Amino acid sequence: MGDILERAFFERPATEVAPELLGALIVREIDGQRVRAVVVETEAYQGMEDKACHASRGKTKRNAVMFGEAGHAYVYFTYGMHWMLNVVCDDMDLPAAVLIRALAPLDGLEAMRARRERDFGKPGWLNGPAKLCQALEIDGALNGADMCDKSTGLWFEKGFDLKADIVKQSARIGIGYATEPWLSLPWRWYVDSSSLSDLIKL
DNA sequence: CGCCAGATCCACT
DNA sequence: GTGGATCTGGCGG
Repeated sequence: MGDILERAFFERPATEVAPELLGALIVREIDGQRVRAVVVETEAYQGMEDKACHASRGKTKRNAVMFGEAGHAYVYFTYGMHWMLNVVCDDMDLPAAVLIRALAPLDGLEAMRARRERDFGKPGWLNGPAKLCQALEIDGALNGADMCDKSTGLWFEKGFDLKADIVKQSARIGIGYATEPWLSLPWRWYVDSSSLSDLIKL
């Protein structure tokens, strides 16, 4: 616990990184305050052949970061109002990323109150890729930021070792535009909500 | 509860 | 011009 996740951790396919990121900590510095939360839901987007992946139609201005070095943040804007946080995986020029879909609050939470006044501290207030970005003040300014460098104010640390039986899998959410088999691949990993209270006590 | 529409805008076609 | 790796509140059961 506490050691930063180094670049080598991310230099693998997103389908390997995504499940291992569960239980890790995401750390964010906002106004000199340090916020920590536990990653509890991820999705893998792997390669140009993955029809759900933004990179499937080639490199563009929007998805360019995914074609770069692993360990950097791919932050994109969607639905006219929401930011999403991914961490780039795999080799250079092989687009892959893990979408961070939900967190369990750990400490330093007050720094997030003003940004999520609507539901701060209520159950599930960090479950949702756009909600957690809002809470952690993550937006386009962080697109491309190196998450293996603490000076960016955003990185991952080793966290909890999860027992395999509390990790579940499903198809990815919100990718109705994709085609089979990508549409149904079980590339979403999450900690079952009924196991969350056990996790935080660890 | 579950279902659904509206919000809102940038990059891509 | 189109549509999204979403969230929210309103409405009906």
